[in-house]
Amino acid sequence: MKKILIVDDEKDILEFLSYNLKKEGFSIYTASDGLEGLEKTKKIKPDLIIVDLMMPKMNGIEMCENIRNDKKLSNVIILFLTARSEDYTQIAALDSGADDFIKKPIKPKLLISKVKSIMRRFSLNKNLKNYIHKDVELDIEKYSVKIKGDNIKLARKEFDLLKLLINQPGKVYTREEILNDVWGNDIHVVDRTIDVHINRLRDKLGQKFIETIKGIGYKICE
Amino acid sequence: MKKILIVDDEKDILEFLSYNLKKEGFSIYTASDGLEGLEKTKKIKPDLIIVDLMMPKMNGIEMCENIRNDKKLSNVIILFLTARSEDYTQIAALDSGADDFIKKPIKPKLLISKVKSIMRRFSLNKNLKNYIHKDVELDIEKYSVKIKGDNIKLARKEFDLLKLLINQPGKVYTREEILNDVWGNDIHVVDRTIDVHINRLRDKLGQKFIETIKGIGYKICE
DNA sequence: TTGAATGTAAACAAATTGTAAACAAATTAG
DNA sequence: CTAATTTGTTTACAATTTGTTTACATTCAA
Repeated sequence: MKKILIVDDEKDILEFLSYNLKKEGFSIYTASDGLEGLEKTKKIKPDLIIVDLMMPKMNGIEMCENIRNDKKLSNVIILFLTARSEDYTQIAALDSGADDFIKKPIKPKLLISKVKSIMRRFSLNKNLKNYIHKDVELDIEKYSVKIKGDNIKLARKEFDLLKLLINQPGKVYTREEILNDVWGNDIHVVDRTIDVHINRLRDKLGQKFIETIKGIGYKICE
Repeated sequence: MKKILIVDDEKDILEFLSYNLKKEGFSIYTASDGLEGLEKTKKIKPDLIIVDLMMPKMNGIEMCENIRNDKKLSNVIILFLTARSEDYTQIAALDSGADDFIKKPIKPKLLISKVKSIMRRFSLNKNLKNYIHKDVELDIEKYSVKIKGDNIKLARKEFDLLKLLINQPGKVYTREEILNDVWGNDIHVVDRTIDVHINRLRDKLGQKFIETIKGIGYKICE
């Protein structure tokens, strides 16, 4: 039976979640702050953790980072409980290793379907995602890109760059963001290198797919 | 400094919360019913609102819904104060747009840690705000400006300048303020440069959008 | 009415990006 | 293992956009 650990400082929410998930046949464990959550994670090795972002002692992100840094625990699925108006993509950008998010206030039906679907997805295969925008289709697992169904060949850096930009079409990515994401923090290349790769992407994807925001960076046209 | 608006009909609670949050360096504003709260929200544009669920005139939920329906205010964080006896199941059913809940009786430590932690989370995406005023819509993340839904192109300085002014339509920004904010403290340009950029903004946004206050500066018409 | 402040066009300066080409590094094929 | 090929990076220079200043016209308030 699948084990779920719920970590929240509010007793109400713990009870609410426990009740709804028990009903679905999961075995439920609870903790009321990040520290306790971390300990129980190590002891119980749950399949999934639901954790509030905001907590005293150790907040959800810290706890998440701690878990992700422990190789033995790295396979656990983590769901964040977030305040309603927080931006998912931003939270994702923190890269603390969360797998998905549940917005407050929590609706039982949605919660359960989300938990089940993510369990199913992860039991099949870990994070493989495809992106489709306009005529461009990107398959992370196959490392392939299609335009109007036709395969085209991208070099690795070109692929990584496109993968970043296509994450959020319309959002402007600064050169700094791009460097951090595609090259990594500690690798140093001249930032004009980005322009060259953008140029090559444009040659392959068409000139109008990527837009320049002068003085800021690049974005994919919506 | 972060602004917090507290809305409650009980004077005791207002004082209690004010005292504890002021100590932490927030600027505190108060209102004693939902109507007043809504008005002050529009005027002050707080970063966070703490509002009692039960109040005369307009209750917390109505106020919350009003705020969420106003695009200009949609970025504010809302925390509900709830009575001890209200259980999460009921609150979950509400879905009026609150970000989180604080239960009475309020424990200062918990309150402060909760407020700080949520502020921290949100300040991470503080520059991802959108501004809407009249026909003009400004999306920071996308670095795009729309008039009546149509995209227009602004140069960087024009964008920054508009971003500043639209922050508080109606407020007059002096040349000094503008120079400090858009150009920075240590960059020196002749202040007539501002006029040129204002002029270009007017060309693009329409002549009536920005008003000159002779001898003082510029503002966006309300 | 008058003078200071602002509007505005034009000229110029500076910054940014596009792009081709050269070279270096990594990968693949033989 | 070596050569061939592909990929990644840097550089230089052209093209373009953006930013600043200036000069003169116009406006507004005292």
